Amino acid sequence: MTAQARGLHARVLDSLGPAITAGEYPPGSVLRTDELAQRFEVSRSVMREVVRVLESMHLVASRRRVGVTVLPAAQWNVYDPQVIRWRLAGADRPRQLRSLTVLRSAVEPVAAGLAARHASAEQCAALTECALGMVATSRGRRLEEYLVHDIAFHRIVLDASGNEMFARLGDVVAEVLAGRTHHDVMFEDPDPAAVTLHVRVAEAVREGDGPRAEALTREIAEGALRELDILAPPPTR
Amino acid sequence: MTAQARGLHARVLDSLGPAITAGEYPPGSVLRTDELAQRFEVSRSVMREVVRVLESMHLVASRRRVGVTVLPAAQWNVYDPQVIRWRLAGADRPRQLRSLTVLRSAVEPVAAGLAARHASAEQCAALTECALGMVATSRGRRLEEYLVHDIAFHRIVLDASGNEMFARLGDVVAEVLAGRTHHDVMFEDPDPAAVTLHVRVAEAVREGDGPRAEALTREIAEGALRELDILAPPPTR
DNA sequence: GTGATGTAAAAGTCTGACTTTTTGAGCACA
DNA sequence: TGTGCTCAAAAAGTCAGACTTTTACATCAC
Repeated sequence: MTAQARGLHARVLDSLGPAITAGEYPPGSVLRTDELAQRFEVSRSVMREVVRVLESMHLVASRRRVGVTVLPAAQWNVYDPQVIRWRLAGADRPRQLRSLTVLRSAVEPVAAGLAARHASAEQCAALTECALGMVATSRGRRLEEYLVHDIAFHRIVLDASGNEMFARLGDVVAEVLAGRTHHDVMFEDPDPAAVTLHVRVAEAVREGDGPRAEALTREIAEGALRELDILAPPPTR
Repeated sequence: MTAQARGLHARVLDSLGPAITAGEYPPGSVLRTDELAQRFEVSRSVMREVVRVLESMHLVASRRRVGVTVLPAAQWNVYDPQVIRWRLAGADRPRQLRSLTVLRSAVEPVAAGLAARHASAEQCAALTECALGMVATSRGRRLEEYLVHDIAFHRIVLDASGNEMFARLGDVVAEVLAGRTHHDVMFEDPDPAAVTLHVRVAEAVREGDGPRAEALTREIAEGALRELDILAPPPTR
């Protein structure tokens, strides 16, 4: 799935980045560019470019005479898709998945409400098609096919909201949904109630009923949160 | 406000980045690293690092034998604080401000609801203090002082939500609020209704009443959106 | 103890040579 | 005419080494 030969830069980045987000280098750790270059067997130029990118993600800070300091997680650009991917691949995947699901629960209802007002005819049609696709694949262990429709559905809603900040969360939602299907226990067919809700959201959007689309999407989100509470430890407190 | 002597890399980045987000190089434009290096009078190494960072923001894509291609805005990492700053400083500031305000209207109510459940005693106290500070400075053209309290208030709510994705939006909210006070017409004292709502949100959080905190924050957000509708052209359609 | 001074460590910058990938032109062949 | 192959050039990618600049820290004088 993930390409292998995208150049040295990308390979080193994909090795060092996850190591940092996984906490292998605790905040405050100091690295040296030269040492890293040796460790990864690349030239200083390549390593400098990698450090610059990590710096732009606020994963590290580079200071003269000190070195490259790992920053505390509170400063990381947690909205950077690459950072999200690295963290989802790492150990605190469950916590990450929960954070993102909570974010979804805030954003998607509002996005659906806006979509009801802004969606084009094509988008409405596509949405309905996705919902029907979900219904069709919701039984009989066709999880992969269901997932495709589910992702497409939520992407369309976010796009149709007309808000670019919402639209850009499409990838995040895709990651969360895929994560749920692939990694977490998902032996059962999808919850029939959720499927129905998706159909009704598509309806509401088609009819331009913003408040209803919003309320229904809120129900979907709450369902996802409940599901997460069952599978993963809630806030662990 | 903005530092000047942070090294060549940062200076070139702060010159090229805004130029791209401002649309000076339309999507599909092809730049060459060497040419850019000449134009900005820096070495290729520096320019390469700049390009790598722009690439990590998905503002450009670099391909062999082709050059550095400017990507369409739909692919930009619009959650990157630096990109947000560049865009807010540019021409489509109004649109940007609207997108971010809509995002706030989705996120902050949910964050407030969570804060009511998770806020520590210290956070509750700080929140109340901010609200009182807002009351105290809400009359008599003390906009700057008011702004400080307003920003602190929203930051605390987002932090207290216990969700890192929400917490990281503190800077965005600060930018939006500051933008409203500084750039947009804001001759009047703050809306008294908004001030009262902040006080009541602080109360609700202190009392652990999530639903009320959420509802009240939703009112604040709706007020902000209304205000924006008056000052700036709505969705221009 | 306080403050000036010097030193060395690390990032920052520049240069030039070389490698690798990729595009598109030119050409052969059907 | 069109299809596919070869090849050369263009641009990014990589490397190595020298030099500059900043700055933390130790040392020394007072």
